[in-house]
Amino acid sequence: MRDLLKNSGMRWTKQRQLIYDEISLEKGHYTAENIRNKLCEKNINTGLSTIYRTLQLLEENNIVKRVPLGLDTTVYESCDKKNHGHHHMHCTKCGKTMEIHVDMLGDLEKIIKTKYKFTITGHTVMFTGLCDSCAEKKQSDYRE
Amino acid sequence: MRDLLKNSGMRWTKQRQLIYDEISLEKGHYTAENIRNKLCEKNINTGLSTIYRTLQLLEENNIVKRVPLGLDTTVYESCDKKNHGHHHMHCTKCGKTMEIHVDMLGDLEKIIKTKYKFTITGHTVMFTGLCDSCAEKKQSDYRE
DNA sequence: TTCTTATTGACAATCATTCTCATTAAGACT
DNA sequence: AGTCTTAATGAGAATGATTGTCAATAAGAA
Repeated sequence: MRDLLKNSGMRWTKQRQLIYDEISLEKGHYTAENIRNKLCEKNINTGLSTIYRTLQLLEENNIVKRVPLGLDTTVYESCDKKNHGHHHMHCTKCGKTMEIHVDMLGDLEKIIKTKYKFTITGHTVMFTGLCDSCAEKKQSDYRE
Repeated sequence: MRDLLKNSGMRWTKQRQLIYDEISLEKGHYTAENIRNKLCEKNINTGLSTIYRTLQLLEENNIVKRVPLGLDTTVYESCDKKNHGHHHMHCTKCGKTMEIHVDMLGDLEKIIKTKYKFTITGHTVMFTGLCDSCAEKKQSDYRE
């Protein structure tokens, strides 16, 4: 990555390193704000613009993936090799985002290509609903 | 619908009728702006707030479905009976949205329920890329 | 160390959507 | 049809996520 930037006349800065670390070291789904806060906790004040710009840069280089969670949230996750071809569940109560490690889109993609002649460059598969623990809570909250 | 509203002390207004018509009569994918413009062409000035409010109302009553198209667009489509369980392709060049009438999510949903104990209330399946004609154009534009 | 210029960060700008609130008009009752 | 209550409307302000601007900063080549 560092070299890739250099070759395009770009610079590998402290901020880029930090944002990269934040996403890669501990895997998860982060919003731009999330990352800002995590850096803030380490007493590193970083402008939101920088975070968005860096995330864009990392996305263009397939280091991170932007994941729009349906209606209003957008998170970013690292493009780990082992982390490939999964989908997402988003709990509308606690806001947690979980991964579905079952890939059943191969066949669907083939159909899209042949039947509709559509050139796929990206996809979003997202289930909204209630996670295990929220579903339980909801049950007991029922008549409150 | 009209009766449903009445029973909850709500009113079936000219605007609600018009917006409902706009979405139901000619099936397609409309943004809030789209609908406003269509009404404007018919010399009916309608506030955007009203459109958003009405779309929300219609969504709550399963008359229309809100479809977030990944990164930045949101469209609405009618919940026709025959129009059930399809997914979307969104061309990033011309902005057209098309439907995929192949449902292969049944199995995936079963797995989600049993393996992850997640209660599904909604889903978004969306492919971005290039539609047939844009892919052709792109080819010829290649060295311009 | 110096120097060029890519990058940063504070803040303004944008854009879709939601909120506010004075005005309008459903529709129930006469 | 006319009155009356109050839900709904529309203009414009407010919000919140993201992007743009630009003077100040700091990579990294020489």
